[in-house]
Amino acid sequence: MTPPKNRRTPRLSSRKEPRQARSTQLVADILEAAVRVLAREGAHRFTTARVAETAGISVGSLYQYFPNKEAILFRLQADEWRQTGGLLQALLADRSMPPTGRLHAVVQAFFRSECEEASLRVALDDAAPLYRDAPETQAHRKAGRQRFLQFMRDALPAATPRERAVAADIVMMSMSAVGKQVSEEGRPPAEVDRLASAMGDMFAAYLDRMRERVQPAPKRAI
Amino acid sequence: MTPPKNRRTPRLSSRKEPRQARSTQLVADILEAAVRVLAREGAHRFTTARVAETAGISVGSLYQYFPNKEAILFRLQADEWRQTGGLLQALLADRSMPPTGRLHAVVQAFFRSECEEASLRVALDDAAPLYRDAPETQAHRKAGRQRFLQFMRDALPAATPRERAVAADIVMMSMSAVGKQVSEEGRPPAEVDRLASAMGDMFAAYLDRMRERVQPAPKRAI
Amino acid sequence: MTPPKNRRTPRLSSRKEPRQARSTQLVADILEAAVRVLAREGAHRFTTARVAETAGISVGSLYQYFPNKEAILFRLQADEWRQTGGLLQALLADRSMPPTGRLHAVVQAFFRSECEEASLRVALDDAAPLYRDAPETQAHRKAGRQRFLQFMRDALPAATPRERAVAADIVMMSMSAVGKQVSEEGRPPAEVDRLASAMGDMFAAYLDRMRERVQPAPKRAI
Amino acid sequence: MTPPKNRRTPRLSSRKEPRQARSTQLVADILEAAVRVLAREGAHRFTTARVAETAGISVGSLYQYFPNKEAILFRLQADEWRQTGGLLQALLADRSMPPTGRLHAVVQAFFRSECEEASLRVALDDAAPLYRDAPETQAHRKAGRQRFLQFMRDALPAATPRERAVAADIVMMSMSAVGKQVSEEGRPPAEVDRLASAMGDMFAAYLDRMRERVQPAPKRAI
DNA sequence: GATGAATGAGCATTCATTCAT
DNA sequence: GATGAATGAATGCTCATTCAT
Repeated sequence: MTPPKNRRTPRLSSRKEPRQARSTQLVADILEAAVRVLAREGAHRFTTARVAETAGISVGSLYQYFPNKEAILFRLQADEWRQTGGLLQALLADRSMPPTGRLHAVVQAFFRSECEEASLRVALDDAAPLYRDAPETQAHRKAGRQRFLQFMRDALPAATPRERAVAADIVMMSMSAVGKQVSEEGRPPAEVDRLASAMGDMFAAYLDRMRERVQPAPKRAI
Repeated sequence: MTPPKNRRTPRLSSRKEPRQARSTQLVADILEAAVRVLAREGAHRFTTARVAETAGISVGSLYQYFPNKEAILFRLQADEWRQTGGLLQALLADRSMPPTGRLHAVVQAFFRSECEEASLRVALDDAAPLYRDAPETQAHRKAGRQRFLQFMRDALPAATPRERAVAADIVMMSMSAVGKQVSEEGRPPAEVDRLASAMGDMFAAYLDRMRERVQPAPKRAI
Repeated sequence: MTPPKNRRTPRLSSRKEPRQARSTQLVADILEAAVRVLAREGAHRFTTARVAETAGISVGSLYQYFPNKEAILFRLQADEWRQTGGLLQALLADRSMPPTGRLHAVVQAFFRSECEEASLRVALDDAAPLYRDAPETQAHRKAGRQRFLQFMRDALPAATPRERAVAADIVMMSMSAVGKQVSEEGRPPAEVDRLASAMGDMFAAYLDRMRERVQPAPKRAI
Repeated sequence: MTPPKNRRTPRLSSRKEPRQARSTQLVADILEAAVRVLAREGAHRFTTARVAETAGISVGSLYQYFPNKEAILFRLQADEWRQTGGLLQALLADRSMPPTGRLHAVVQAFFRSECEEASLRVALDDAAPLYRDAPETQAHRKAGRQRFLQFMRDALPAATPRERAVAADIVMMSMSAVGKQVSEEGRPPAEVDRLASAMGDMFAAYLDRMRERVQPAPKRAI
């Protein structure tokens, strides 16, 4: 993909690391306000002025903590990623469950989490072009991949690294993309769970099949 | 999902049906110019003025054929959908191949098609908020679902309608979402094919598993 | 009143006098379409394109009979004036009735006529700036004044020309301005008649008073 | 009166209440510039850009104090109304004069006030369609009616409420409409005064006549 | 005569960001 | 540090009028 020309890739990290309680609180206020603006007005009405007003501060103050509009959105997304990432990590690495069980759990947790505050997530998604090319975004994707890669080492111990990489990619991308889509469509919770379950089944079938292929499976797999 | 307020859903269909050669050519010119603007400048610099200038016509003329900016983008997307839709339809309904074979073919074809003109597709995607809620977009999604539903009747003849619906949903959404993601990431063709193949395997494993469940499969499945 | 500078006073008379039946019909069609556009969309959406489309002809043809947009509006207004003018003339000059009776009749007729197709009249009024300064408009006003002046000769035979002129002005302007206002407010017919009646009374009282003043009124004045 | 469709009734009140001297000054500058633009170019060339430029500020600043173009015009008109309203109120309620005397004074004052800055008034009038339907406009009309209704209680104490309402309507509408017309025609001051005087006479004759009707007036009225 | 495509200046409004106070 | 007024480029869209066919 040739990236379009005139696309500036602005600084997204915070202008200053807020160490003092006051600053931390201010950043939190801004982010909370941003969430409200996004959910209330949609991505295309998300403006710094509105965020500042909602946060009860001045635009000037807002710009003291975020270098530009994109940075706010990115921070929101990053926090989101951090949370979800932690959740997925915990589930994927939980050796008390068999791999397929973990997958089921992960998909269900992810779908449910995506469907919370759906309108916010849709808005964040609409704003994605603003931060898509940021290095932090890439880092997030990489971290996700790592998590699934690690999981595949548990789930497909006999597979080659490349096989595992492909499986990790497929599972991760399917889950995240479909989760996003499901949240966007605003389906009812019961249906979301049904889809999550089906997707878990699909992943399980896929892993089983891979295991069969790799280790001829004298009697049966799993 | 509570929809954000101020989102208007404007008319997207063409202002006049161009019957004469001249008009048809003009519309084609506009669309071609739109593609170039989109690919060259990205969705966020896609303006009617730029499109008109690129097409070598006046804004006024542009507005004679498209009621608004969204309509141009939507038309681009619709043409895209029409093409891909036809392709998928042909493959999914091709009874000369077994269902799993068709799935493999479909995924590969879809991924490849998505990776052509990737930057255009990304830009179109970024513009999706502008036409997402249009009835035409819903119609497209519905048509896609129908195609896969029909396919599932071939592939899972013994399953209940609901099972088939869920399977169709999962497969369709996974494929389209991952295809989009893959195209966005700009992976090399070889890798794309590898992913397509893996995804085909995953779908195949899933359908096989469903068939086993449904018809206890005295001897073997498929 | 110093007239604003940049106000062009364009030609308002028809580009060609249509003598042939065909042309006459065309002009009639255009005018009828104009009325419909005006009433349907309001003055600020009155465009030549819309009129042409509503008339089922091309813009080009429209411009063959009217030099510009203003001319159409002016023509509408002029026709209107012609009609109402005839009506008023007939009533004001009707010697079979006493002057005050005529005034009552005139006011009632005028108010009723103003209230027909009120939305058209309002729209025409909104468009007045476009033709206000045209000589034809002045001519119309002058004709109206003449009519009332003539009437005053009947009603106030003993008054001086200047007194009559003032009385004519006052009566004419009150009637036309209030009529316009009443139509704009969309009052119910019964109320309109009541107002007309009251205004007729007012005019009658005024004329009586003037007569008393002028001819010392044998017994008592006032 | 069927109102035309697509007429939006936008917010007209100021975007922020200017408390600080600076802001107040800015608003004043904008209004003054607006007056100049209106008088200089006419209503149809009244644009926010021109106002801002004339005021020596940026469009953005203008929009910080007025939500839209209409609001500026409306504010001008409202200020106007406020002034004239106060004047009329004072005269109409002045019990040191007999009712007919007050009417004469009111008409003269109103006509004179209308003829000041006539070209501005005409322009404001031309712009009326932009704010005609606003609730504030209705409120103004209502206040005016109240003033005259109150006056009629003094002038026609024995009349029924309905009679008074009709008389108030007739007098108010005649005066305001004719005043507007007179100002628009740009007549010389002497003539304006003559008309005012005649109109005052007419109103006086009307009220006298009503009084006679109501209380058979044993000897003579007033 | 008729057509209707083409023009392009013009307009209202928004918004990210700065900087004097 | 905080404020918020000021900026002005940018955008989507309209419409009167012309003129080649």
